[in-house]
Amino acid sequence: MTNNGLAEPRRTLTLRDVSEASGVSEMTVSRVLRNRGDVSPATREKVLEAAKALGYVPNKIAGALASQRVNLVAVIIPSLSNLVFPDVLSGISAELEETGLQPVFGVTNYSAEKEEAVLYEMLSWRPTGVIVAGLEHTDAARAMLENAGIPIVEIMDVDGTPVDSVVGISHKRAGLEMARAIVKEGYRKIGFLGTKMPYDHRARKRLEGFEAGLAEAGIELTDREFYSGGSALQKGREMTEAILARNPDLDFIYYSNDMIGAGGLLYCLEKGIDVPGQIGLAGFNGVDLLEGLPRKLATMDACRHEIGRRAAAIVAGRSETGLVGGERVELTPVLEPGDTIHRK
Amino acid sequence: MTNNGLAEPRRTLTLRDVSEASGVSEMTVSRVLRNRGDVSPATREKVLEAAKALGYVPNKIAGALASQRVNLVAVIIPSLSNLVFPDVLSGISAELEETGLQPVFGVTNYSAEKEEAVLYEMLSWRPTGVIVAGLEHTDAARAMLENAGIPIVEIMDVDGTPVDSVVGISHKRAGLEMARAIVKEGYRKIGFLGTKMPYDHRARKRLEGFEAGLAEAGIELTDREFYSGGSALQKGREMTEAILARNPDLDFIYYSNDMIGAGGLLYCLEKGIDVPGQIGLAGFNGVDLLEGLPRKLATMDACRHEIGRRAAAIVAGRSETGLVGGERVELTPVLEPGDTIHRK
DNA sequence: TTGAAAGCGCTAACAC
DNA sequence: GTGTTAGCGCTTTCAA
Repeated sequence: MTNNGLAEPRRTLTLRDVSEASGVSEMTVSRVLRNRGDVSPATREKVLEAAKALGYVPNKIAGALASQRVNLVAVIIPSLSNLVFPDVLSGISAELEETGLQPVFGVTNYSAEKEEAVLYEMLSWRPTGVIVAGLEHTDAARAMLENAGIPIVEIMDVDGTPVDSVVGISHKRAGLEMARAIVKEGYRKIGFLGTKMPYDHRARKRLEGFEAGLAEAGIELTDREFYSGGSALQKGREMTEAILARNPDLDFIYYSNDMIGAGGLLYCLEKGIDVPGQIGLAGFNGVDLLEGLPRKLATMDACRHEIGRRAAAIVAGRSETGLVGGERVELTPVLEPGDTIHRK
Repeated sequence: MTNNGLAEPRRTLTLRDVSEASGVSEMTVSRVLRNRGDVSPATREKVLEAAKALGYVPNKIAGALASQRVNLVAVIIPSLSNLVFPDVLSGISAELEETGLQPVFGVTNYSAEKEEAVLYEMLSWRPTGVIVAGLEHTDAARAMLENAGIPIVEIMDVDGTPVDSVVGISHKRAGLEMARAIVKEGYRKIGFLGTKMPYDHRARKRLEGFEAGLAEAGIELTDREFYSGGSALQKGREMTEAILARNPDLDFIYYSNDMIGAGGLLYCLEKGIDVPGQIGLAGFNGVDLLEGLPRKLATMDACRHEIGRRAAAIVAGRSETGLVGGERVELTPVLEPGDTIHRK
């Protein structure tokens, strides 16, 4: 840290310093710095000059306490390494861009207890609103959300009972429709490879919907396997090898995300397995990171950016619906069949 | 938002409410809630019970103003979609876990102006410290950092003059060593494919170091191309095809990141090009997301998690070096040759 | 258009 | 071990 060459001990500047430097009252300085109320151009000029010369940075802590307004939106997500969330966050940032609101991110690592702790921490900063992934919370977390007195938007998932507003897709339905599409193509011996369940409610719901969809055609899932940790691409490879070893006659694998699906696809291509003739494959998310694979994996877009955008709009009070609270926005993911699902 | 079935207008609770509910002074309530000072177990119990029953959430804004202490660490990075940064953030989170400090993230989209704005916004919350990616800032941003009076840690890169502390690797050296390794393997007609430069200083520095390394052996870069936007895997494919079309005798391609490198690798394998016999490939970052490719791409680990961890340690005052400020931590990335660089 | 007074909800410092 | 007092640096409100 440099000390600017000065010997005086450093103190952070206050409005008072700007006031003294410019010969204008603190109140007027405050008005200028916030663009509030009428201030004569001359005064305005003087103040801005002084503030800039001093390098004054306002203290939002004091400002927030006095005004009872905080321009922060708490955003709580399970993970950053899951490719899904950066997209959601970018949707949120984009929508908030011009509103003066600022997103603040917290990560729970898929733990309900951690979520509760993060939520408590964030609420103690009295944000303008909360955007939180998922509908499953501890009782205490739910109570905090209900009592916060600010807009709460639960995102990603609509299968459940929201605290206030909700923006997402039905993962049950996503699984269901994938099952129907697969059955229609004639696949019958079907396996599922996914993430370890208890922590990933949305993947669980997709699987439930998927099994329900198969059941409609009188089909039962032939085999399934779950993983946690490790490189997703690698896991996709390994699990695909394992499930095919156990079930040589499998004709379809549904993956709980695109990354493990991509691993499976690469494995099959290497082994010379005919995709989608001998075996069909599908993932979930519509991760565009994966465009550029030798073959395009069938998937279903999770509407990540749009979910973030709509959720932020609700918090910002710019929601398209015009409702005040308790909104329900269900987006519809579309099947992207790619090259791994249609039999010729 | 539910209203709990009560008709009274909702007001957020204060210490005073807990004080009245428990029959204990505000000050003692405050002590209990912060685990500060001696409080008798009986009083303690009463207070915690009342706080819990009411659903009291402390107001950190008021607390921070009164105590002049804020448990926030500002973390400023260029992007979330670049796979590099989630790893850095997880290193920061991990190190901060037990310190009571909380990271708050801001994103600049590789724009120096946006960085300046984000920095101003964050400094106005008077964080305990700042961790910011890169050494290149606007003059105003640099001035703010110098005058903030808190620990500043610039990360990722050590090639330049830091404001205060710095934790990173030398991208110049990374490029240089990659060049030496390649030359040693006998490659001579070498191309570079990378991100559009002006926004990505670290990629630029790697290229500079790389060219310097080639120059040591009297070699000049045969061709180069830059991209921006789009799916990295796809871009890697397309650019590889293009550069090989222009230079059929190219025997090595150095990519500015692993994702486009992976795209190039997939392209070459599909075309039946002998890698690394006919052509060698290398990327940068050591992204473990890519483990599971048909062949392991040569790369150099960017020490992302460790950079985050060390930077956070400095802000938290737990740095291993014991210095107070102005630390310089240069980590050494190691070449991971993988399968795409050694000629038999 | 500008200024003065009061207070946001909490904690430091000191008294008891 | 517990309470009292005086602010933290701003903005609200109201007066000039």
